[in-house]
Amino acid sequence: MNTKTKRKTDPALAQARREQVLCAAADCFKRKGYHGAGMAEISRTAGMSAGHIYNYFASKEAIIESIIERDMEELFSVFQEFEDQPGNLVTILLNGLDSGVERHIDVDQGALDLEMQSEAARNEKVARLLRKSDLQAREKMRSLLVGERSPIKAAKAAEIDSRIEVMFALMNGLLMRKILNPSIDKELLLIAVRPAMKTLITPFD
Amino acid sequence: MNTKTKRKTDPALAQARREQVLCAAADCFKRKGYHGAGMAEISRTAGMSAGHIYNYFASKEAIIESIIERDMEELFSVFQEFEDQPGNLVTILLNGLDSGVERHIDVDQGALDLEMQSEAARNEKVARLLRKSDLQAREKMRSLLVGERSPIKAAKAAEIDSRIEVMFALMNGLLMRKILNPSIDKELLLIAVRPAMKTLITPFD
Amino acid sequence: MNTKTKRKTDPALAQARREQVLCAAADCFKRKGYHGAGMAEISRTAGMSAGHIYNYFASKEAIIESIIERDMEELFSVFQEFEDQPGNLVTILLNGLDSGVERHIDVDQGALDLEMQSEAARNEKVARLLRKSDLQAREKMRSLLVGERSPIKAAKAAEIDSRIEVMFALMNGLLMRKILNPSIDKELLLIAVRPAMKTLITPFD
Amino acid sequence: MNTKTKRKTDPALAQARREQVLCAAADCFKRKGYHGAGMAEISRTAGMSAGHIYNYFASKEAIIESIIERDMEELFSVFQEFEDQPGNLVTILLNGLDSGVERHIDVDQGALDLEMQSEAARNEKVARLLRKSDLQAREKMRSLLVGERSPIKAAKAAEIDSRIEVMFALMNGLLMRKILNPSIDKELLLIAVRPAMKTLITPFD
DNA sequence: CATGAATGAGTTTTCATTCAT
DNA sequence: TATGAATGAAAACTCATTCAT
Repeated sequence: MNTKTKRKTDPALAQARREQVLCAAADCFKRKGYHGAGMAEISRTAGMSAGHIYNYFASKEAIIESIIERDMEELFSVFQEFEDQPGNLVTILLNGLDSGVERHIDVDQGALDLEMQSEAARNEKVARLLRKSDLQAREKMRSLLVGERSPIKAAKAAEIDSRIEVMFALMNGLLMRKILNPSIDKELLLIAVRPAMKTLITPFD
Repeated sequence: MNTKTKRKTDPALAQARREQVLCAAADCFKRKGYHGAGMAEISRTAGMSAGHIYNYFASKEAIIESIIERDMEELFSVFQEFEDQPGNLVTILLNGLDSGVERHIDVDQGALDLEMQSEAARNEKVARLLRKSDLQAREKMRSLLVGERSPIKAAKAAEIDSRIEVMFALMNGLLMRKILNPSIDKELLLIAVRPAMKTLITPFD
Repeated sequence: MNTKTKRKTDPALAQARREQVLCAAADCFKRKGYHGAGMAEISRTAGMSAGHIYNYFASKEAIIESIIERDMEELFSVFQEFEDQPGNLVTILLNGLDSGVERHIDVDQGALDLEMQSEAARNEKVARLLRKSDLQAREKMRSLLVGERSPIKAAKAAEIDSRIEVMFALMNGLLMRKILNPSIDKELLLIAVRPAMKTLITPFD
Repeated sequence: MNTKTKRKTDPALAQARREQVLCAAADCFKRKGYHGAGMAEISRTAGMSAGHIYNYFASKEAIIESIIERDMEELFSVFQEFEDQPGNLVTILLNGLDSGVERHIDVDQGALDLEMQSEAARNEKVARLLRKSDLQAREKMRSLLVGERSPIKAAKAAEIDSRIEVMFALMNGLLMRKILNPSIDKELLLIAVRPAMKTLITPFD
């Protein structure tokens, strides 16, 4: 009664169904891994028949690709926040560490990231998507580091690149630490993360 | 005449066979991943029948577990080297970075590590092994950092722990960087890895 | 006002819808084969929903059965033409060969015929329909061959039957030839088809 | 004890298994059609697990391809017989008609032929095999018709080709006749087949 | 009348594992 | 000890058919 609401396919329903599948799949992948989770389990989790999923996704691969794309957008927004904040860059980034570390040691989301990373080593399509996402993140970071507010804006391009790589490596590596040593927590990590990151965003020597 | 060398299982031969399988499997897993490599391929690579492998390993899973154990020993020996070297600890560790970075951005071995890491998120046995290995590595490193030669030997336990976690995170994170950005190389990374590591093994402030 | 033209099923519309489906299905079957064409494609081609087709046909099988029935009527009309033409029977039939050969080496339609034929070998309903159609065709042909204008009207029944069977065999066999040797064309075939058919409609010896 | 009989794969067994599968598959295809017969049924008929079949054939398609190849060799031997027989060609071919007609109205084998023919209309690989087989048959026949003993050895190439095509069409068409009119038998058909074939292997006019 | 979302049994194929020899 | 033939359960995916709207 509210709108036209009747004739033809309802795109809102379709979108809802896609989300349903995406969430269910992400959940299954976290628990069982991409290869370990079958369409049967995903469909059960999503509350719809396996066959029906194929009305929304062309293949199991298409599902993980969609998950990656969804995550990409989220990642992007994190970096946008840094850019939008006023004031001293070092302060901004170091302040961001708190939530950054927290986000990176979330094993639940991390398990999925790891899974995608593993898949990328063997699946070119997945690799391409992940790299695209990563490229955007690096560019965002570079624009911060060479910006007016940056204490290292004068550094050579290679040095900037290296700093970015190592910052990212450090943060991403935290996930593995949490998996291998579940007893660590954010506060403990920050003790050393902060000085290390500071080194990475201020001039060497 | 003395040994007869035939009757009943020769334990040396059995061990050799196990090694054969382990090497073949590691090779296959690197190329195709744990799920991508089949027992058929492994047996072909190992030069023995698929059925026969089951005389030495209870399952495919048991194989990867053995590989992990084998890798543990290797990792252990790397740390032993640091300990055995004379002189200034900072110098030793920074000098070790060169080969350390190189080892950590070997995507072939790394892809397997990643897969094992992923597997750990859901396979308790694998997790336990990996953690045991990691624990040993951390202890080795701690013994270095609190040793006589260490510039931070006076630091609090939590700080030491944090430093170790972050060093490991950084190094392990390099693998992901290499996967997401294959164009990076050791030299580029070392530009920022060195200062960051130096920060992590010298007193803060 | 008189018909109200809406309430309850309009039989004319229903018939039109059936035709729509039949044409679409025949089209799809020619292009993809009976098994290769899905209800989804048929419904798309027919411009109606898949579900709706089931208001007119009980099953996919029912559709092909209807197609067969429709084709039967068409075939029938071909024979009617011969009967209606005046003059010498031999001339009429030989003149008809030109278009007859052409029709029989149309692989698109033919592929469907072949599939129906195959289906007949295991689907009794299809077999019955095809045989009914064939029986009518044979009877039409027999009435021509024993008619006043026929040069073999005096032949024994078995001989007439044999001639009809062989004529039909020859014409139907052309389709297989075209499939196995796509390079042949109507003109080439007519070189030998004409004398062979002439033999079959004139007294032996 | 008889031979070495032990070490390594026994190729005789493998061959036997292949035959087993081929026969079972041919049987199933006759009864249910290529698409209608599932691997499950084939494996049941062959008395081995579905999975095991894949040790001998790469796919279901590979099975039908092997069947075609097997049939090709058989067909070839039929033509060889004609060539090897001494005496008048017309007599030889007309004498061969008896068994030829019989072979062509064997609906059991024929159902399979039809199935393969149908498949060829949609499956290029199958089509290629069938055409290769057919080409050999045509060439064999041509060599007979242009040979020393042939009454039409002087005919133009196109005419020879046409005669061959029509002879083959006629014989292959008999199968369809038998399917559409199961009451016909060899004797009845021969009444008209013989004169028609005679026309096709003697000079026109 | 008409839709298309939803189902579930079915498809071919793969593969870790077992076992007679 | 060693083989590889054999299995069977699972995988991803398809599709004719049903049904609430």
